[in-house]
Amino acid sequence: MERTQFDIRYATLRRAVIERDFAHLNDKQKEAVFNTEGPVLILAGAGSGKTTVLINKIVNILRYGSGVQCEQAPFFAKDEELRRLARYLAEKPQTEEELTDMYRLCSVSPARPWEVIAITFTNKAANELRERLNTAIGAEAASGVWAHTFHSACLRILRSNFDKASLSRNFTIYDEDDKRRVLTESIRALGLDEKHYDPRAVGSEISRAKDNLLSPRAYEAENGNDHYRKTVASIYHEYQGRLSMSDAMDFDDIIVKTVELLKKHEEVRNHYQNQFRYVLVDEYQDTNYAQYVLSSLLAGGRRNISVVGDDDQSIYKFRGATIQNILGFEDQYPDALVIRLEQNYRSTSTILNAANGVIKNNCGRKSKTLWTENPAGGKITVYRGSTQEEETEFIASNILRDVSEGVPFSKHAVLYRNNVLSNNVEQAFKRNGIPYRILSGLRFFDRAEIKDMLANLWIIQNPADTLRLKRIINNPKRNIGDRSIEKAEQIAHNEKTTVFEILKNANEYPELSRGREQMTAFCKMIEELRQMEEFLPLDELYDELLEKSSYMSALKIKNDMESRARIENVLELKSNITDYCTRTEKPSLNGFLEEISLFTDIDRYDASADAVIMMTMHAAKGLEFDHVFLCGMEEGLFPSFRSMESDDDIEEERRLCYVAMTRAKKNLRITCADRRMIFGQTRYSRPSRFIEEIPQEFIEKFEPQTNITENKESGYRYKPTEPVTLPKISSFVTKKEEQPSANLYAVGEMITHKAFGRGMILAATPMGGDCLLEIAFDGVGTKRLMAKSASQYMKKA
DNA sequence: AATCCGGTTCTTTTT
DNA sequence: GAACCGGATT
Repeated sequence: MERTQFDIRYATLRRAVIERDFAHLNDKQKEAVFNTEGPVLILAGAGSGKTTVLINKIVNILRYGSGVQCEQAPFFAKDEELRRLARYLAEKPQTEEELTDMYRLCSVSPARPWEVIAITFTNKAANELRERLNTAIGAEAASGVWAHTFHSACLRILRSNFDKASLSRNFTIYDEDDKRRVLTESIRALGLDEKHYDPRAVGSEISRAKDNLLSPRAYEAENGNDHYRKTVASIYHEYQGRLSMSDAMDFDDIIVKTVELLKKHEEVRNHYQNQFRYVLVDEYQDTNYAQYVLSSLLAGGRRNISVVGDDDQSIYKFRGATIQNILGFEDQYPDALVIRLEQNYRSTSTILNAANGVIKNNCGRKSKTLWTENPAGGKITVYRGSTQEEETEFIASNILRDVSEGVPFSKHAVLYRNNVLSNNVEQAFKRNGIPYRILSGLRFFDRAEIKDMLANLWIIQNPADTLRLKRIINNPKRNIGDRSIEKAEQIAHNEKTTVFEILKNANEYPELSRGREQMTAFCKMIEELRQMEEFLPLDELYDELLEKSSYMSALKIKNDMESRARIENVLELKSNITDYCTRTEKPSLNGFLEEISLFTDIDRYDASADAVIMMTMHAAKGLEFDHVFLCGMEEGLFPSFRSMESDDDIEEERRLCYVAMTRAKKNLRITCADRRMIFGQTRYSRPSRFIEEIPQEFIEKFEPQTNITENKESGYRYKPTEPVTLPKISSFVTKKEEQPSANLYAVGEMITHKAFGRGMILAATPMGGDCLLEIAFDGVGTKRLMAKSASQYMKKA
């Protein structure tokens, strides 16, 4: 088609209107948002507005389609339309009708919501996407967009095509723990020694195989010469057999089966390739081979694929992520548009330059230099203590100083390489009465009683699930012992049916005479619940389950501390179910179990509580905090001993360091200790090489003062932080609220503290619902503590 | 079937 | 130092 003068004027106006709609973006971000057609690689540095770009791109696709890129006027356009468009540009549309009219005049084949799929790695990212789409384009359109994690998107596809994916309707999902158990069973069943074939090592080897889309047979063919791997291949084979007997899939299978489905069934592939006009993938640097194949398949129709990632933030190689996907994107799509987002909106320039200085030491990256218009901010503090106690006391006293200056606890995060370091920090926080929250550790859904109840629900959904069946069959006690189950398993194996079927018909097998009444009773209970599931709402079904399984009554009879806590947890699971039912359109047992199995503890992170947040550096990815502490920055811990042998591993550690540093918005403090107790031994180490890699001009160093090192009495040898004048008690906090422990202490009073000994209260400042005390301890010096939480360590002298 | 003891192990872990 | 697992013991 010829471009006319009219077309050119129209396209110019249209572009101006659309540009105005996205005026809050910078030029690079706009480029990423406007180029909807064809493959686009967006290299987005830390804090460069990656999520913003993703969301705006979707909004653009839904609102204007390929609007900006289209050079033609719409077919219906006459001079009248052109004039209207010009008017809308001169003055913004006021009424709803005018706005709709403007969108119509500018849009060129806009996508419908379900034609867009945006894939993320975490539920948190997917939820954030959904929420921000909600505000941008309204709930109705937003809910149509496929904003999912890789796993939930795949489950959605698998559920609608379970027959073609050779799955049963009610397939079960095994988590990492279930996986390990099945692996142990498999290893034993093959008569192998667990010492030689560690289930964890074998499990990750199998995961890597699945990441690379290798079936047991293909894996064996590739590794036939290696004795160990040959055995792993047979375990892999056995393991898959057991999964399929239980109608179960592990996390890796969710991706693998979807890829298989799309590869094998042309009509399914065509369906999704037609449906998804636009495919967007977040955190592309962390995709593995299978996920790469999957996204390529989904985008295979129109090749409108946008991937967002940062090769410098790839920290999951050990889980099979391959940086090759992002590095090779241009080879895969030679016509790809590459856009670099290099302006950072998060950190001070000091922090950013320091992080740049570190990551610069890595080879094999896409060249990219982040810059910022943000102010320089303060220098990065590097504190070197002689012991871990000094280190953590430094962190605690720094936080208290910030708090006394009006910064809430919740603006602080402590990040560490390794979970064991959290103990020390935790102790220091307890001593100093600092409220804190640890992310990771024991998850709610990992608690035994929760897993028990979920296992029950899984069985109702899919009685073939032998692993879960074994978990609950004798819990609460039904006098069905391991031996009886072993026999039942044997029979099931011989008759090629499920254990549940055998137990149901226990009367027919003389071997099972021992517990046959209990067995049939149990199966009858499950079958009744299965029938109820058809018509009962989910939360009522759960009540029935608690009742019929006597799980609750067994706990009530025990009635000790632990059982009471368990009852609470079991009830909390109920509120989870109720919550799920209210916010889901068509609640189902299926849907609930699926959601739960893809849930992680980061999803429970509640940013509203005023507490310091502690987590591993890995867990911090994608988050940001005003004040960040990186602790345990020592050779051997970070970078870890294990990574020191290979350059590749050191580079991954360095990327992790880069990720950790760039979490900080305003202030970054790095700490280490010369000597620490770890794994029951005292170890001495040098400060991390990564500290050395930070250009010195961005750093202010604090080291223990050697001249007071001999002060045995106190044990604390670092230079105390500068005395700070506490803010005056301001009028708005003086309103008398019931603060029992907070008001217990008066200025001038003497107290004793478990850790610090005798001291006198110098000042008491009400703060939030608590009170900040400044106490002069004998020998130890002046400390600031929060009254409420420190009171358990303190009493009046 | 439950409990105790002793030996072993100890990165990170979006789903 | 602690947590977890497996085998042996009651």
